[in-house]
Order: sequence, then structure tokens, then C-alpha cells
Amino acid sequence: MENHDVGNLRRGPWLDEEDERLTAIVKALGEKHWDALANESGLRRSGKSCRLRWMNYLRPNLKHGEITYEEEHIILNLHKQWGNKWSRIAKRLPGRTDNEIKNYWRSHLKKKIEAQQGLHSCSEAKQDFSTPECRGSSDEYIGGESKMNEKDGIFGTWSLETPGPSSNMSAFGCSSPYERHISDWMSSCCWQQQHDYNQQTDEIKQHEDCMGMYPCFCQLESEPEEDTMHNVWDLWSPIWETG
DNA sequence: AATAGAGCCAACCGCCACTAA
DNA sequence: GTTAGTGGCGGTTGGCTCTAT
Repeated sequence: MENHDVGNLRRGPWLDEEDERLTAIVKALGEKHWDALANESGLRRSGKSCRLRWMNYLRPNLKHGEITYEEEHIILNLHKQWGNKWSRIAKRLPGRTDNEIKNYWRSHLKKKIEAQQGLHSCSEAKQDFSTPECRGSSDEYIGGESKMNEKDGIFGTWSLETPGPSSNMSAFGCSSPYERHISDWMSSCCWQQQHDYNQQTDEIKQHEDCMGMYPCFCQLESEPEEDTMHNVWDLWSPIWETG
């Protein structure tokens, strides 16, 4: 990749020296007024370029490692709900940027989904979770760790239908014997005894947020222990509640 | 070992929404 | 109400790396 000078502004990859200078100036002036900040820094970069570099690379607490299976599940399900709202999805994945998620989606997930949808179009859409194929032979989500069976793909074998705001587990094509149990539990967590469906505001949002977690439960091979579910809740609720 | 093609990802571009003057 | 400036978002590009031949 080459560096380019357009007018008085530099373009192309950032140098370590530029990163250091940008980091220092952002810490001093804060994450705002990017044009002024760019001028102040002495960097021959546009404010827009500085902002992008900071947001996608230099910002503290960014994760730069591989996307985990749990994160992948969340991306898949939130994308199913929201479409290409990358920044919105990124808010559900602390430490991940919209650009990172977008790239991951394009390079990893899109093809898998298309392949999966191809399979669905050739076979029965409804799945029976009582069969080993539908549960996924070794896909489990126990105690906060999941194992993905490569041949089953990232979805396991759930339906790809988009859930509505009042959907339950069946929206994912789950007909697991544990469906009601988990659904009830999710409801108790997410709906907070909301019965007035004419006032679906914050509760609806909470429910939508929880949908990103559904696949993990869909892959449980056996009825989850109450403690397990609460461990999972403890693990993910801070993420749902932030953003 | 050389080459072509595919995949990945950082960075850029253009559009839109918001805000202040 | 209008306009200019700014920031945020999603789409796209282009170069580097990896893999297959």
C-alpha cells in the first residue's frame, strides 16, 4: 500500500509516529472536534481520517483478536434482526468496531449463510430438535463455553426465519423439548412481567437484545441446570445492558 | 520456485442527520 | 427557514497475504 499526499493531507496507512501523536492529542483534547484536533496535532490528516483511526484501531479496550463463537452468534442474530446496522451491532459487542464486524460478516459469515440457505431451500425447513442432527452432534453451550462442529456450520440447524418482536423460541425453528423451559426463563429475564403489549417500548428492545443469545440455548444438548442459565445470564447481561 | 487467484482488512468515499449560526 | 460545518454510518476500494496450481 502506498502513501499518498493529496494537497496538504496525507493518506494511506498510518505510521507508528502518527498513532502516538494522535493518541496523545485525543487523550489531551477528548474524542470530539476532530477537524480541530487534526489541525492541533500537526498531523497532515483529515479530521475524518483521525476519527476513523482512533475509533477502529487506537481506542482503548478494543479487542484485536479473533471473533469468538459467542460473538459470531450475536452478530448473526442481530444482523438477522437489524440488517446491515453495523454500528448498532457493534454496540452489543464491547471492544469490537463496526468496521471489524462488517468485514467479518462479508468475509466469513455471508458465504456461510448463503450456503446454509441453499441447503434449506433443498430440504425441509422445519427441524426437529429431538434428532441428533438438529441438536448438532457436538455443539454445546455449557458453562459459558461453546464448541462448534465444523460440518454443522455456524447455525447448527435452526430456521433462518426472522423473528418478530413477540416471537418465542419457535421463531428460530426450535422445537426442542426444553423450549418452553428456556423460553419461560428468557421471558422472565427479558420481559419483566410486561403484559401490556400496547406499550411495547423499552421491554421490546430488551427482548430484541436477548435474541442475540438464543442460539447458545438452542444448542443445549440437555436440559440446562438453573445454575447454568444464571451463569450465562451473569456473563451476558452486562453486555445487553450496555450499548 | 513462480504465478494467479482468492481472501482479508485498513482506509477511503459519499451520503445523511444533526446542530449552531 | 436556510445554510455551513461536523460527525457518524454503510458501502467500496486497493494492497497485502495466503493458498493452490
